[in-house]
Amino acid sequence: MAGMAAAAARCMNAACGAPAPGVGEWRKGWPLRSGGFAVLCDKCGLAFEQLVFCDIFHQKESGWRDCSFCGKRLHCGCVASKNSFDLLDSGGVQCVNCMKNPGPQPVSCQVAPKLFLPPPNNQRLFGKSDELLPGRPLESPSLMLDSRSDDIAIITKSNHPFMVKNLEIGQSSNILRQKEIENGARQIKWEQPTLSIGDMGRMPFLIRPQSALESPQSQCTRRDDNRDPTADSTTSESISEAGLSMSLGIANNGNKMEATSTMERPMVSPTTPFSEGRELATTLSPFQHAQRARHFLTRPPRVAEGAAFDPMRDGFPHLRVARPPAEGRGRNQLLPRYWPRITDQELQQISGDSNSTIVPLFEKVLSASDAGRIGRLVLPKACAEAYFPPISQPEGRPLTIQDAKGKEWHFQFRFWPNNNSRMYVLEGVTPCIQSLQLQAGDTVTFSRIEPGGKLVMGFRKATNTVSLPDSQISAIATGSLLGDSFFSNTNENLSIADRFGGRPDEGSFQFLHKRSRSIGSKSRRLLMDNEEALELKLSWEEAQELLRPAPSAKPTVVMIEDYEFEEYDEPPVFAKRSIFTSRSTGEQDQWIQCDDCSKWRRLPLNVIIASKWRCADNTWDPKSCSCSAPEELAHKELQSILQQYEEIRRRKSNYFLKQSIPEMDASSLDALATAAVFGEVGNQGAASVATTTKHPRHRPGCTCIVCIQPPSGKGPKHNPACTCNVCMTVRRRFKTLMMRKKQRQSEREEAEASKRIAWVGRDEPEGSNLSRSPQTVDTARDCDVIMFDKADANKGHIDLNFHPASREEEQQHGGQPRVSMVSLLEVANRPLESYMKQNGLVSLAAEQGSSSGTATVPSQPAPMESEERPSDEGRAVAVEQEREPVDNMAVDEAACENQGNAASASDIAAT
DNA sequence: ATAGTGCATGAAGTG
DNA sequence: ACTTCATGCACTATT
Repeated sequence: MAGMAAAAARCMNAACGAPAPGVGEWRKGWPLRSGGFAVLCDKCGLAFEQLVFCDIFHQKESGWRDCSFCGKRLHCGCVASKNSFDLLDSGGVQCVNCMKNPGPQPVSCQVAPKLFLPPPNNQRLFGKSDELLPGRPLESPSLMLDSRSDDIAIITKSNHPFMVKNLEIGQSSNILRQKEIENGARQIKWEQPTLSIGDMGRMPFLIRPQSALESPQSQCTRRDDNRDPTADSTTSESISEAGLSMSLGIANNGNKMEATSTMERPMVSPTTPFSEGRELATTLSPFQHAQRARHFLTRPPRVAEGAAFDPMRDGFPHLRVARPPAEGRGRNQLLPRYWPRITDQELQQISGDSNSTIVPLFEKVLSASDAGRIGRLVLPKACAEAYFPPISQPEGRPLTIQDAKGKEWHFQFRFWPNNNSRMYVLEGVTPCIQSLQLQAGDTVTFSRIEPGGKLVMGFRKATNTVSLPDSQISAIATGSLLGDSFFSNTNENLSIADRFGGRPDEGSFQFLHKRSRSIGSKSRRLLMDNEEALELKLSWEEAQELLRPAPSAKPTVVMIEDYEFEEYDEPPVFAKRSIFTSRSTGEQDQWIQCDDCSKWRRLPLNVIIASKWRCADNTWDPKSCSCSAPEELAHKELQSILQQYEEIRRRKSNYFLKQSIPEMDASSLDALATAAVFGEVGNQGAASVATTTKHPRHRPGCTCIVCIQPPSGKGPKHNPACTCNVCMTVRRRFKTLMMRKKQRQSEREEAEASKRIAWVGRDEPEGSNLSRSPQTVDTARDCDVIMFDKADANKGHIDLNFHPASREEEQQHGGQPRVSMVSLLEVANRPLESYMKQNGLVSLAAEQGSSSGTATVPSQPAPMESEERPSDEGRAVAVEQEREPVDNMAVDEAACENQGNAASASDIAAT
């Protein structure tokens, strides 16, 4: 793409010829399978617009196009409108209405507005129209480019790709033959057999039924200079030949092509794919034809066995071309996705200096399971059967494959019966995968050394991938090219292939594309590329700034250690950065900056701006809804606010740094990211101890009981200072629970008080041998019920409200509970109180002190932290180990821990 | 508990 | 409707 831009210094539209814009603009685009061009939006950087060549130069700014059918004005500038039009193969656009209701002719379709003739054998040529018009000899092409391994473009001496336009109906040619090009230049020959209508489906170019090009009358001419021009009119050419998409070609190594140098380079040898294409056209099975049509694959050159194509010789040493499979059993059945895309330099690397020939066999993009630790690489059935030794037993046979460095790897090549078929796997690949540091998405290539038939494997690291909408992925995967800057390879551990010019291979994209629909969230994370990872290097603090509660979300306020926390059930939304200010009156304002004029505008407090915002979007303040409107804030005020804002940010940042782990290495960050993905963000301050991931929801370094205990259950117990997510959750939940309990108790107490009033004067039967006041009895009865219910309800669980003193009291009183409301309240309060004390918290304790001031029963001394754990460790361990899952056990754990281990293990177990 | 193994399942692709 | 293949899962072996 970038190369194309460099090569084409001027607009490819001959009528235009305008100088090309900066290369940078070109680098962010790619040709579309349906023709035209997709370019990243300069403004938003996210969207893309679909343009044809000339548009890049002339219509990009306006972004407005006319539907070729109805003339409707269409805005083609942004992703928002990308579904409202379609790009025609013939150039021009088509509105959505016309797509739905195809009419016979475009508005001005007596001639195809821009017609790009297909080069023979599916290679695409671009050139000035007049170069292909009758009477004009072809100019010597200066460069042939592989476009996504599929498309070939030719740049002429004048740097104009071939482009034919305004060919009148009736002009036709069924043979387009490469002719000798004079003046010492090489000659291109091509010849294309007349295609029947039925062949249309096999053409690699997307042909839209609505296209004028496909109208029966629409016939186009390709001029063969060697032919009698009259012949053109006598031979009817398949309309499919005329129905072409245009596409940019590019050297797929991703490097910029140097127009000056490439111009001088001999372009195409007589044995280039052009001539070979014929051969392929006849040798390819219908299956492959279909495949090619479907994938817009042009016939790749053959190497080794079909060594006619020599990229080195032809000036394309780095060309990564999907090579058709070498001879093998059933090779015709190989899907193009498995066609090796090995460059000649890679081949040379593999073969070394020897005279041996490398026969590329196939390649496979590693799936997650291939690259996983199972150590099984699923082999495409057809490939396995075609190129690997035949096996009749599921056990298969050992297979030794040499890598590019000459190291031999021993695998087990076997199969599993599967649905009356076989599933071939290469077992024992883990050492190899690990040694080569391959991951899902990387590509492994298999080749054969001739003579000898030794198997060799190479690999290609996946270059950076971009998470794009499906459509874009598709566009890239099927016929597009991206500049190297777009796909900069940051992986330093490049494979041979990448060292010679990495470019996202089709397989990688297919991997992404194919799985993107079905993979779950876990697998989706695999798609996260380095670029995204970089974006994730936004500090938490920064991210927090951008996160806002969902507008409809209503928070639940939870008090944690004197801080009010709002808990939301709904996920937050990303908002544009804004500044909140507070007036002396207490009123708060939100300020947001216009993306156009950078002026700060006041917004209502509750407004959340998701992305871009301009003054014109200011519907809340008509006076400030234009960029021309003055800023409400004086410059000084604004400066002051911004300074304060920065200061706050700095402070927060410092605080964050102090609070965070001193050295948070990459793995920790990764773990943190993982935690974030799974909603476990928070508490980044945990000290990194042993890196354990025993519990799936814990991050490495977690010191919670689950993570630090060996499987045997022996080992350290909870660290009271543990700040892991579980422990923090436990504490928070415990606190919330206790607060609620306290509240409930208060309510009950009130209710009891009113009951007592009603019962005044009533004789209370002495139903027990306990000496107590009637009130106490009634209360106790009530409490008995409560306690009983709880015990009943908590059978098999640890009773959070259990207090050993109460039980002792019970036992001292002959098994009869003797609990007053006040003591119950005290019981309810004590664990929280002791917890607070243990954790150096005072506020809630103080609050409780005042609220429980009516307590008549003296508090039991809080059990000491140092109090010994139960002697029966085995039972304790059993209890500990029963605390799964973590979320369910959280409260129990808290109860256990925060009651200060007062309850013995037997008590817990009994409970 | 963890690792390894073999089969089953289902999504995606294909005819 | 069929095939392919990525992956889940149950079962077994090993630590």
